Amino acid sequence: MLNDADYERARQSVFFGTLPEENARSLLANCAVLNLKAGDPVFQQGEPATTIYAVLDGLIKLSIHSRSGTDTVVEVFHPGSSFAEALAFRDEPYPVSASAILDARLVALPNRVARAELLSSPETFRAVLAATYVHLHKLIRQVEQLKTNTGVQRVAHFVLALAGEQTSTTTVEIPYEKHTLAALLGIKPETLSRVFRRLEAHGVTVQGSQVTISNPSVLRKMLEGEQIHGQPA
Amino acid sequence: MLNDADYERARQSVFFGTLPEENARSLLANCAVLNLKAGDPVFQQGEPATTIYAVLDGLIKLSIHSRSGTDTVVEVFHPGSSFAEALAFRDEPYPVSASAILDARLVALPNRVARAELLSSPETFRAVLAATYVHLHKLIRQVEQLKTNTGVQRVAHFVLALAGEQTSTTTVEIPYEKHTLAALLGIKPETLSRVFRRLEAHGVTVQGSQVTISNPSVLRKMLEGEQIHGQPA
DNA sequence: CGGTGAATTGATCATCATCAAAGGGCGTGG
DNA sequence: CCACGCCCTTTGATGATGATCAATTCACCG
Repeated sequence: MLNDADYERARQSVFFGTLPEENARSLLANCAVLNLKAGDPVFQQGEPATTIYAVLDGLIKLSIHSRSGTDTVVEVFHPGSSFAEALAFRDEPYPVSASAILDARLVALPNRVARAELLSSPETFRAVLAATYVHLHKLIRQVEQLKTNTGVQRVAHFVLALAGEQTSTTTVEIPYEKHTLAALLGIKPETLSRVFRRLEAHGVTVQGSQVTISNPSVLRKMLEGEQIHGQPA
Repeated sequence: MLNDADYERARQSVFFGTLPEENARSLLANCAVLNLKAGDPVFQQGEPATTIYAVLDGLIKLSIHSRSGTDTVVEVFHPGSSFAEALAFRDEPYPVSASAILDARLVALPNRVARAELLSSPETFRAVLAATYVHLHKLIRQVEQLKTNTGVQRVAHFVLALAGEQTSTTTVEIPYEKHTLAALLGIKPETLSRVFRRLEAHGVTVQGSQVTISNPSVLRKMLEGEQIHGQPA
């Protein structure tokens, strides 16, 4: 059983948040909490899917192991996100692997329980669909980014996303190791390092995991301007 | 109302194919057939979603217009594919635009009808979910490809996919214009042209839209080998 | 025929990966 | 508590890959 804080956290996720309260309560009452240490696997690509997850604490990454050894990060989930919902009603293996980037706590909802709930409440379906669509939409935007933007642009976009709506000088923290960030952005760690160096010209300074953006709005404009050409003198 | 051939074609799609036959019949009875000429839009990014589609003939591309003018192709749908299912039960705008690449015929199922069907048959939900998951899965693989493979590898992968299981010399046809293919693969048309030139060394010759692969299995091996290093002498 | 847009080719530059080496932080064992 | 080692990160030098700009060829169509 979950405590109140954990319940609220789970309800922030698209899946548990879309459910009517009574369904959410009933499902979450049947959920175990998983405690993971950094690096621990949640599930492996190819395993039969058994569970829906929501992140309470820590960070979870989805990655794909290409046969050539390199593994690429598809997505990173923060507290208040759910994942692996789409497979709850399908008998298929996980198409990716999930593992903890930091020490993490997860809510684990067995597919069996979700399926049972479905019989009494079709709202469960709606929640799964809502969550799946959100993932789909994010992936579409990621594909677009990969096809149209350079590494510098993707990195700038990432730190701006961390900064949120800020318009004045901000310091944000990269919440995981840089080689993981590189794998998420689709570049090599060496390149990421050089990209940060290059962004110094645009008011971005990096010290360890701390990134300071001296002027977010200028950086934002740079992003849009750069697509057209270099940059007006 | 659809004729038998069109009905069968629609049933090949994940969405209409997952539905029990009676539901599929009932829904398709309420469907109009859209006739589009090459270039015609199906819907525009930002419009409120109103319809689920399935391709009967021709090809439909999903693309995103970035503000900088360049538009990137997210996916291309062949006859027997359905798309825009996920939004049927959500009041959101289309996140991408769809348009015909070739003259095309589409089945158009109004969301309103799908929602009504849902009341009598929750199976509709399952079909939407199945279709959405297939799209999700494809996008995951595309993201992986974009992050790990070079342009040459993506092009090689594409023509091999066209060739299917063939192991002997095959000629396949690129079903649309090359600048569209370039946008789909995330490279510029000029680069695509040069990539084809480069693939000649691996037994690929291009004449117009005809691509001949002299030895598919050799090309396949090249793909895997290349990830590790250049290529053994 | 002439025209229009796609496709190719060339030359050059920016971007990114690779290989190699050197710092730097952090934990374990002495 | 310090030293050592490990791994992440950075930096450098170089080569591969892809973009850009410009010019030309090609195919299709009025």
